Amino acid sequence: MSVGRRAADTAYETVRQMILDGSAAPGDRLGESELAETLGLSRTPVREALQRLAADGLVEVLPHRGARVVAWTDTDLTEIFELRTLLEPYAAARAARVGLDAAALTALRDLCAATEEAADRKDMAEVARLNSRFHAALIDASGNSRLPGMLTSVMHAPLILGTFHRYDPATMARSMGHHREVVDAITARDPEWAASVMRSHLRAAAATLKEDQ
Amino acid sequence: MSVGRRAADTAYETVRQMILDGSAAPGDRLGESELAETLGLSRTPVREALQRLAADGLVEVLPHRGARVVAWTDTDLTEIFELRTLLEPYAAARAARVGLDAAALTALRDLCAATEEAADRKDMAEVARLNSRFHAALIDASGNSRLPGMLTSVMHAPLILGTFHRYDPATMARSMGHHREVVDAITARDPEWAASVMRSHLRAAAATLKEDQ
DNA sequence: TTCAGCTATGTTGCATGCAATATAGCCGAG
DNA sequence: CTCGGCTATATTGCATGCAACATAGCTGAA
Repeated sequence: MSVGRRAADTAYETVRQMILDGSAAPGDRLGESELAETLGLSRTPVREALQRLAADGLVEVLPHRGARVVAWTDTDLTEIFELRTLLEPYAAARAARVGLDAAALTALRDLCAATEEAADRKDMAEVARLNSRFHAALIDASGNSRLPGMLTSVMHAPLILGTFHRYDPATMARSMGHHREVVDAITARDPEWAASVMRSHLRAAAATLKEDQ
Repeated sequence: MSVGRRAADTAYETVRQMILDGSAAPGDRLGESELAETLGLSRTPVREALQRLAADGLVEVLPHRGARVVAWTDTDLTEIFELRTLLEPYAAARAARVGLDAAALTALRDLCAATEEAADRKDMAEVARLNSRFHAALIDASGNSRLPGMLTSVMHAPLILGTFHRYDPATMARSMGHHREVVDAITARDPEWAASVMRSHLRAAAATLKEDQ
């Protein structure tokens, strides 16, 4: 993602971060004038940013009623995890089949290590961020240039809901183990293994989400 | 899709149709001022429409350089059909598992009949349109409300490239047969069957596209 | 002749002002 | 006391004007 030089890009990034880190909670209104004043811009670029966020599925705009941060229901959650269970194993398999260079594999392992370290520090916000980066990296590694765009709309869920806060240590450890195992499967160039682990990983996450809600 | 009452919606629909029916060819520039004058609007709603079309993957906007109709490469085609092969069988299976009411099944069969009739008349543009409507109806029937949005970006391909013009009668007949068979599988409430036929359908289409290009 | 640099032009990007619309609160009838 | 309708207000939607940027064409030197 290129850093936004245009005003609309900075508005997009800023509001996006506000939603992802929780300063704009689900259901909150996002007034154009209010945001414009806060950001020191006019309403035009803010409006464009809100449109793009709506396309990403982060906000919803109602005609003549403005934009709101989307509030996820549990059916949304189910739908999202079903689609991820479909697409991410495919991405992992593709990555394993095509193969990754040493630098990419090292980057993935570094992400694993950083996530584990953040988990030790109980910094769950950081865990969520790094987890998303890991999955995004894998999706990029699939080689299908359309996949990242397709999944943006469903990749925000764990960031917005503080999913990882509810993970007990054992579940968390298993999740990290899955990440490590996916990287090993890709290193071994075994698509079936990679897809299988990723499927388990997402099913486990969905189950954890379901049980405490 | 609700009919657009706002100016931005009419601009969106109009330009979208221009792209889908070929009056705006891949690679063509889409100037804001020019479109605004043509549509009798100002640049603001046109600009919003172009943003939305870019989110749909129908146009690409380059900073300070305006919007162009996307030109698909053959790798794009491969990527698109891989994703469709992943998602549409899932949609068909879901529809079969959940089950459709009589009205929905009749609507699907009517679409099949209309497509066959258009094929007899050699009206390939109409075939393309009806084919898209069939697939869209199936995706809607999956019950996953996020699937339609996810697939919009990849569902335009057969419309933009005049895919069906190249189909010989036998291939065309097989394609229609697949459609009929999917509906039968859903009627029989057999998810595996439905998914399998849909997979065959898309693989066959991809093969046909590949061979004459 | 060729190419670097500059300028002219057309386009997008942004700001602002006005019109249109939805909502909240109030008023009055039942 | 409750509910239907109206009005006031705040917000979005759209139009227009100006500024910023990218590109094409020209000029001039090597």
